[in-house]
Amino acid sequence: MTDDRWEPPVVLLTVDLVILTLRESRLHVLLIERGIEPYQGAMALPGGFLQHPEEDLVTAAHRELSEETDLDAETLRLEQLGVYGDPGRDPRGRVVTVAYLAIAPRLPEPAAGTDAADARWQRVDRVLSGDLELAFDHRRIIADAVERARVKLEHSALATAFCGPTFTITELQEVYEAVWGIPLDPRNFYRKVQKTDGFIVPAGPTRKTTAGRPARLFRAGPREVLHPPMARPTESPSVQGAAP
Amino acid sequence: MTDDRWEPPVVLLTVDLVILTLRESRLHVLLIERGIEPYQGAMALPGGFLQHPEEDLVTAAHRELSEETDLDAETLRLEQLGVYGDPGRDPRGRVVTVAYLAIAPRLPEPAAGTDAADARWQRVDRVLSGDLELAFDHRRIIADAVERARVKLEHSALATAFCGPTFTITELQEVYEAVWGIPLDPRNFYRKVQKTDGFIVPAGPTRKTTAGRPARLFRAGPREVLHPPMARPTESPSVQGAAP
DNA sequence: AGAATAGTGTCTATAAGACACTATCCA
DNA sequence: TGGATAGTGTCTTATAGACACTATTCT
Repeated sequence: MTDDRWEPPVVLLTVDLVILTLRESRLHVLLIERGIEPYQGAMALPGGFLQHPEEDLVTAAHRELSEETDLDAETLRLEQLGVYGDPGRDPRGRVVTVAYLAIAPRLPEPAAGTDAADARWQRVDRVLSGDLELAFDHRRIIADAVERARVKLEHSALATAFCGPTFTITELQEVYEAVWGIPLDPRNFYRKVQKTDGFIVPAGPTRKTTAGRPARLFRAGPREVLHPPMARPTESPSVQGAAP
Repeated sequence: MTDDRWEPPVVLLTVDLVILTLRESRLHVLLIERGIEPYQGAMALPGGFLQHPEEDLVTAAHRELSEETDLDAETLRLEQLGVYGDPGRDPRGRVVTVAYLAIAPRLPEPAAGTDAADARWQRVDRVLSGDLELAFDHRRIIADAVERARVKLEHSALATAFCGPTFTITELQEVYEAVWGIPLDPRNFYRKVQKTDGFIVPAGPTRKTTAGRPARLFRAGPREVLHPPMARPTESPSVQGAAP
C-alpha cells in the first residue's frame, strides 16, 4: 500500500504461563528467577520463544511448562489469556507474547527445571503490590490473570481445579475466599454448592480433619458452566462518575 | 538447549477486526471481499499485516479499519478478542493474527475503502451457518466474537454502543433480543433497565415512532459494569454428561 | 464436658418473570 | 373509535443472605 516493495515486518513470538495455585489459603503464582539477560535476576513468568515455525502455540506453552517447572504439564488445562505486544515491552526487539492461564491443585514445592535458575510459588498479593521486581510487563499479565480467575470462578467449575482429586466443601470454600479475597458464610456456601447441579459429586465417605466432625468428600462433577453462577457479593452499588 | 546456534523463529503478525452492528433487528458483521490471493473472492474480516516493527497492535487495528472501511475509526472502541495462531491457518506461512472486537451503532452502508474490493454488512446467522465462504479461520473468530458480545451484554453497558447517541428503551431491548437471539418481556425489561443505576439517563423528551405513544429518549449512562447484571434467561437446566 | 468443625432448618429481603392494566399517540 | 406502542402495578416464585440449631468428632 505504501510502497511497491513493502514487506511485512516480522516479530518474535513467545508464550508465557500464569500458573495459579493455593497455598496456606493464599493465592500463589509460579515464578522463575531469570538466569539470563534481559532482567537477569528478576522474577518472571515461565515461558519462552516459539521453538520452530510450525509449533502450535498451546504446544509451545506445554513444552515451556515441562522445561521450566516440574509440574505435570499433561494434566494442566491451559486457557488463552491474551496477547501482550506493546513495542518496547522487550529490550531485545519486537517480541509479542501470548499469555496462558492455568490453575493447579496444591502441590509440593516445584523443583527447578532445566532452563530456570529457580522456580518458586510466590504470593500473588506480594507480587501485585510491587514488592518483587518482575521482568517485562509480567506484573500486568498476572493482574489480568487474577481478574480472569475471579470471573471464571463465578461462572465455571474452575474452583475444583484448585483442589486435589477429592476435597471437602470447606476446602472448596477456601478457594473462593482466597481468589475473591472475601469471607463467605459456610452454611450458605454449603447449600449453594450442593444444589448447583453437577458441580460436585460425592466421593468416598469422610475425611478426618484437625478437629471436629469429619467432612464428606467430593469430586468435581460433570458440569463446566454453572447455572446459576456462584454470586460474588455485590460490589460498591454506587456509580463511578454519576451526576445526581 | 536444542542447538548451539539456535535462533528463535520469526512469524508474521496480522490484526483482524470483528465489527458488529444491528440492521433490521439482526446482528451483522462487516466483511470485505478479498481482492488478492489467498482466498481471492472469498469474504474476510477487515485486517492486515503490521506495517512496521514499531507499530502498536491497537494502532494497527485502527489503521486497517480506516483503510478498509469508511467507518469512523476514531470513535470505535476496540477490545482484544484473542490470538489465532494455528500453523497452517494461512497458506502464506506462519501468520499469527490478533483479533479485535468492536461494536458499531446502526450506520449507512459502508463504502469500499482503498484496500478492499468491497465491504458489506453480512447477517451473522448466515455467516455462521456456512452459507458464505470465509477466508482463513475467520468463521471461528466471528463465532468467538459473537459469544463474547453475548456475555458482555450481560455484565456491561455494551448494548448502548449498538445504538445511536440517543435511543428508546425499546431500541435497547431490540439489541438484547438480536444478540441473545431470544424474545424478552418489554414490561419487565423496561423496569429492569430503569432501575439499573447509571445504565441509561434521560435525554430529550420523546421521539415519534411509526405508531402509538411516543417513547422517551435516553443516552448511555456513566456506568460501564452492571450491578446486578442483565439476566440472560437460564439455559438448559440439565447436566451435559451426568450419570443418574 | 467442652471445643471445634460439619451440616440442616428457617426466616427475610430482593429480584425475576408473568401478566392485567393505564397512557398517549396515529389514522 | 380502534389499533398500536409506551409505561405502571401487582402477584408468584426463586434466590441470597442472615443466623439459630443439630450432629459428630477430638482432647
